[in-house]
Amino acid sequence: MNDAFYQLDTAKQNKIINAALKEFTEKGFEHASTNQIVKNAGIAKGTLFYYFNNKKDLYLYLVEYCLRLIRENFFNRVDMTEKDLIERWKMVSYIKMDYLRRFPNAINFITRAALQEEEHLDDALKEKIDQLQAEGEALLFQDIDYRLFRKDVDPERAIKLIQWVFAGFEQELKQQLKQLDVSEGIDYQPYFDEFFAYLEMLKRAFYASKEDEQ
Amino acid sequence: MNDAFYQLDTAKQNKIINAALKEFTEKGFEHASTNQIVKNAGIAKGTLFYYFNNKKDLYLYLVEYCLRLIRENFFNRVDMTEKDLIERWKMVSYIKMDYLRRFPNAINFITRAALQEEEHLDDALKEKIDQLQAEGEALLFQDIDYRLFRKDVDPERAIKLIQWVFAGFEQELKQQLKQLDVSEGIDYQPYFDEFFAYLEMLKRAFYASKEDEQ
DNA sequence: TATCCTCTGACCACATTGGTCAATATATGC
DNA sequence: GCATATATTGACCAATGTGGTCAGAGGATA
Repeated sequence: MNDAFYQLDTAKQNKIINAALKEFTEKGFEHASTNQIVKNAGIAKGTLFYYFNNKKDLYLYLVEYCLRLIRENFFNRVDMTEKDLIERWKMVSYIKMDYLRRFPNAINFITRAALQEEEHLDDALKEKIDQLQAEGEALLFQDIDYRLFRKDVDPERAIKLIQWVFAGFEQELKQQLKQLDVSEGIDYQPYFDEFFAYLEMLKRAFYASKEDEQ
Repeated sequence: MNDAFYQLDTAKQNKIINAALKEFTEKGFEHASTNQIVKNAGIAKGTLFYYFNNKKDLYLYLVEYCLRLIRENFFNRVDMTEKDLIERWKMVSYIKMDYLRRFPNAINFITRAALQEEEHLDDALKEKIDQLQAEGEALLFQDIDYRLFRKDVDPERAIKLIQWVFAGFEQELKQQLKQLDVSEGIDYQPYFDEFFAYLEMLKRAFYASKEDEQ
């Protein structure tokens, strides 16, 4: 893209980026409309093509942008010294929800770009997305202490089950937050506190109790 | 729609219906293309508008069609005498997956029609969709014997957690089946057998054991 | 005043839209 | 076999939308 885009104040940059992310996420590359994007961004048609040479360049820029954003504001915040799987995932969930509130479009955009193999992506970019996905896996599973699980439960199954519970909670939280007006200060804490009760149930079911330790 | 459409052999009817469902589900009413539909259905443009007067009539017919289909091939098959929540849900899951294999488009179509409030639906139809949703809820919760739960677990939380596990399993199953080629005879049983192991874990965690009964 | 960079929106050729309709192909009745 | 009725076609329509261009306006700096 043009250098001029970098010179813009961040607010205007973000307005354009978000308008484009939204349009591409909803309609996909092919059916996304540059007319719609400029309308939502509040700029003239020519301006968009002044910043970005064409539709494809804009799309590719957005991919790179989202990759950076997800790393900086999500992945890099996770503390990998936490060895307890449920505690680690609790933290990841927390950070992820905060990230989703601040940048609601980026993850959905990358997800769509990743799964429906858009031919618009050259292989290099595809590989970068795969790389990101691998990093995400690592956040969840690296340096986990599996000895916390009771000896009589299959940890693989337990983990999968726990994963489904987290996914269910996150989806429900997203749903509920969408209903509220986005008027600034939403406090997740009550939702998470409620969720922690579920996690305690899971710990009781799958973790070795203190008395069992030797 | 025209009487002529009813006179068609079922195969041709289905080809048209499925082409239309797919297009509307992917693009929404506004951006769905009748050109695309007739191409996928293998009929001429004029034929579609001979059967259905216009795009909107086609859409409304599809809504009614799906409502009937879901009732007849999904809801009506559930045996409501099963009082054990997990067993009931196991059965619903089973029927649902079979339904999804046979009619992959109908549920997605109705879901999209229901949530993104399409103004193309008159209020009467919207109400019918809500009605269906309520019937779906009843399948899950009516006549359940909550005494099966352990006295020291909050059944409301346990149910929500179980719901998340079912949702996770169903999504994962759908994902895996999409990968396989659709060459006829897919056997769910192994997947479900694996899943039943998870459900046994849940029963052990949340249901009162036989010894506890009085 | 002249030279830059930023930004605009009317404009372009082209594709696609939902929908029509005269012409044809097919089925039915006699 | 002929006539009537029904089913199906696809070229065609005006209208709208597409990605992209470009002459020029606006504002800042020199």
